[in-house]
Amino acid sequence: MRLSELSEKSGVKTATIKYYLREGLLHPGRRITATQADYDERHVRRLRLVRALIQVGRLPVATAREVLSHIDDDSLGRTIRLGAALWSLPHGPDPDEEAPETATARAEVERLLDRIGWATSQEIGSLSPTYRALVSSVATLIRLGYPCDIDYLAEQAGLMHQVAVQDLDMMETHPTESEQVEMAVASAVLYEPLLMSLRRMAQEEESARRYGL
Amino acid sequence: MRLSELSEKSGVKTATIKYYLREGLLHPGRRITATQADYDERHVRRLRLVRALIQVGRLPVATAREVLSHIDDDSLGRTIRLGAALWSLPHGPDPDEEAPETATARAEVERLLDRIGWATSQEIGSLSPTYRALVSSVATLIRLGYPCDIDYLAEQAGLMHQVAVQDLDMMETHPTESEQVEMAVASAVLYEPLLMSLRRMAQEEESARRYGL
DNA sequence: CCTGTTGGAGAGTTTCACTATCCAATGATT
DNA sequence: AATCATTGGATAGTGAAACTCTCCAACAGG
Repeated sequence: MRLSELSEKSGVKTATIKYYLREGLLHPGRRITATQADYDERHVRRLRLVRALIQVGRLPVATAREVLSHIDDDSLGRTIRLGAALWSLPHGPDPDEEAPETATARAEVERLLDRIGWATSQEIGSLSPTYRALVSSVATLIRLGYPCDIDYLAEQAGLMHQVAVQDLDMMETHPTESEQVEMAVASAVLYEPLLMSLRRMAQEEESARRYGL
Repeated sequence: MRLSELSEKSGVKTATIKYYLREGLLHPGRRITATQADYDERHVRRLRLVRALIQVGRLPVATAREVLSHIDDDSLGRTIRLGAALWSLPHGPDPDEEAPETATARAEVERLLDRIGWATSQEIGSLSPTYRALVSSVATLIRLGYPCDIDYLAEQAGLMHQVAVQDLDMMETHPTESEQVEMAVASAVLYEPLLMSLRRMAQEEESARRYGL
């Protein structure tokens, strides 16, 4: 398959494909001659994943490249590999260490994690981008004066844990490690908007139930 | 309070505040003279909300303006007003009507909503951006060949409903309608990343529990 | 052999969110 | 009252990001 065919099949312009090739998001095709390369189905699939990451997940190109490199890298163990891929994903801005509410937020998060008994978080979590993102989110809430009730967060965390159990169950249905890692990335990037859509619909549903239209 | 004071209090440069004024995200201050205006606490608060929408929620300026206009508009009933504000929020790309998987996705979503018995969705939902976003998400999953199990989605939807109940309970703690609508917007924009952080932490936690480190 | 296409490289374009510069009017200080 | 920084407003410029265009030599097909 040549570049123009790849473009047709994927619905992505050749110029854009060239750009992705240049940026290393897409593996170069098998070189046939000095001026021609051969692409296959894997390129089509990869291209779609790239588009999903960039357009649906809104990842910057550089971040997408990093995530993809972890999907490709089979030299690591599953958990590390999964973590590496997930940790490359955007988590919002890092907490501003100088802001006074960051300290408050950190304390709140500690209390929360302590309450719900998540062990991982306290051991390796303070280095994890996820943890930092959580602190950052809480700090933002505090800074803007929005309530950040620990009981509410604990309830939500419990529900999110149930969600995560479902997620991992689904991941386990995939045979290979590569697929599981890719699934985890997809779960983070593609299922997040889906879940949030469900949340908003549930809010509308519940609002109608309580207050009518 | 003058522009420079507003800038100090909010931590936003005067040039940026001027830009927001120009773009209609911030109400103009009370004009004192031909060259001076007076701002108050509401401007500080509004400015923080704007920053939250744009920086945390990554809304385009035009979208933020639209959302804010719904928060300001007290001519509508609560549910409609809430819906209007939430519906202005970004939901990802609209589903591509021409793509074959959109039809499949729509059918899947119908089955799902039927299964979990969300009435609102089926009556007014097909017009709602949230519904369209859901269809778009599902279509993307299908197009990329990721599984989209209806049992899994139904489970997740049930959990999201529990989340929404918590959300509305929290909203009800606010006295005025304006505050409730603002809270709903904040909930969508600020709590979403927080929830997703919790989900990822829960995934890491559960992964460690199942497979060790 | 000739014409059109291909892959590759670099420069150019667009969009967006700011940001810097000017300007006349003003307020604050001397 | 004289001076001088500041203010609000308008306009143009900046920087990053994601493409997109242009050009070119090397082919491939007829």
